[in-house]
Amino acid sequence: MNGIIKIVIVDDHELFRDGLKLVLGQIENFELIFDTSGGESFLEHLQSIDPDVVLMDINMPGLSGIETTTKALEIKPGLKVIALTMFNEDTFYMQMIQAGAKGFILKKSGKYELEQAINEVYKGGNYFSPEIMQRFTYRLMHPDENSYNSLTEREKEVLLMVCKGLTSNEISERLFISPKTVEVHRTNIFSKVNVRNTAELIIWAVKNKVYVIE
Amino acid sequence: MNGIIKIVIVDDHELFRDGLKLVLGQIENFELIFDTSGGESFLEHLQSIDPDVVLMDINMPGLSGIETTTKALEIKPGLKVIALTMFNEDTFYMQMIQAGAKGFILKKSGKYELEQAINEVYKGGNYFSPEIMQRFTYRLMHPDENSYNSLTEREKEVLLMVCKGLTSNEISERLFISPKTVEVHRTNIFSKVNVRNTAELIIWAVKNKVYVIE
DNA sequence: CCATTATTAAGGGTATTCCCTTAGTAAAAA
DNA sequence: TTTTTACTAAGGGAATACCCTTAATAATGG
Repeated sequence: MNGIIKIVIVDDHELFRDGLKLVLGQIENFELIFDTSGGESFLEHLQSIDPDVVLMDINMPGLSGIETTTKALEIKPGLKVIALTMFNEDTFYMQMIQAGAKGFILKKSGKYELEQAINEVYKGGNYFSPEIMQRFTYRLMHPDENSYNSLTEREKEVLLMVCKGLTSNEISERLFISPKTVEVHRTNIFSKVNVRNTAELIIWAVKNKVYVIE
Repeated sequence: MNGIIKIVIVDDHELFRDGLKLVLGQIENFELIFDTSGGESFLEHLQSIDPDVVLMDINMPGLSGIETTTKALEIKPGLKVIALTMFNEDTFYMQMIQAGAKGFILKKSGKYELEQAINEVYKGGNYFSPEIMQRFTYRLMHPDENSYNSLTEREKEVLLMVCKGLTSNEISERLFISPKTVEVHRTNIFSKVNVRNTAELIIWAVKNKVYVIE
């Protein structure tokens, strides 16, 4: 007989969190033991709580889901993290995996998928939403059409922000680096994917399913 | 004595919908009578159901929240719609108001705000999330400067070329006009659709189905 | 006829992008 | 250990984008 699976939610969307709480409450064997809006408070409480599975939003103000996951796994290496993602956060998938996430589900996924993911990851497996698998496979099938793979992690991060319309200054503030460094990344991205300017970069990103405008 | 407020949810994020369902269930006087993932199915069922308040996601595949709201109000002019929005879907706010939405709440808002919004709109009032009010004020001053339709023919022509990644110089050569004139068009387009730079313009154009990438 | 709008254009200024070079540090790979 | 890669940063410069202003012309609409 399986024991209770202790779950934690880290997500800055309060309404979503409230709802998810209730969804989890409906499933037997699941018990929500803690929920919070930010990575900082999660890490603080990680000492005193002992979750089996953490549902972690990727995009959060302050500590991102990636940073939070990395730090959480330094503290508790056995921790199982499932990333909760919207859809157009392609550039973060790999980073989230490297950070140690064991699963990915979309917020537009259903209750059943959530249940499946939690159970699978709890048992030590992995779970990836079909939609996400689809994107992964696309890249694996088209390795060279996709110079995306040649981008470094930092470049992918900058790429996403450029695609959102942020200027180099704004990006530098968010990444806590010099604007000049951001420009270097920009230029390197341009030459790697072979475009001339920001406009063409966005078009390239959308064409190659690296960025989704929804 | 207040009656029961009959609520409908239209949102393509199933998990969010499931959760919201349960959140609403906790509040007395609220009764969820229908929920669906798309505008099409909502409109089909609108004949047979009689909701007091509709919680409508703005960004949905297929019929958008704006289109759905417009059509729903043609069918039932008294319908009260509250827009549910995720992030900075700035370009849609005015359209949603023009479509007839009576309220706006962010998905990162809390349960209490949701309750307040529903009660307020039910009573015939309006409710706008503080975060949104802030962004609104500008647009309320410039009511009809926000849609594609406000662009002149020449501006639409320039917009298309900008979206293809052409520089002002390149555009001027193709249209046989001065680069300075192209810049004027660019600037005017920016202020009409309320974006800050070319990157944001492309995002706006794709979001508003004004330009399609491949 | 007058007012408004669309289109054109220029001047002038600031901001940003784009492109080049050099260079230090840290981590990973050979 | 040496080499390579990633990330950082700076200086400098040319091009482009961005944001004002003013203004002429032609067409449209009240």
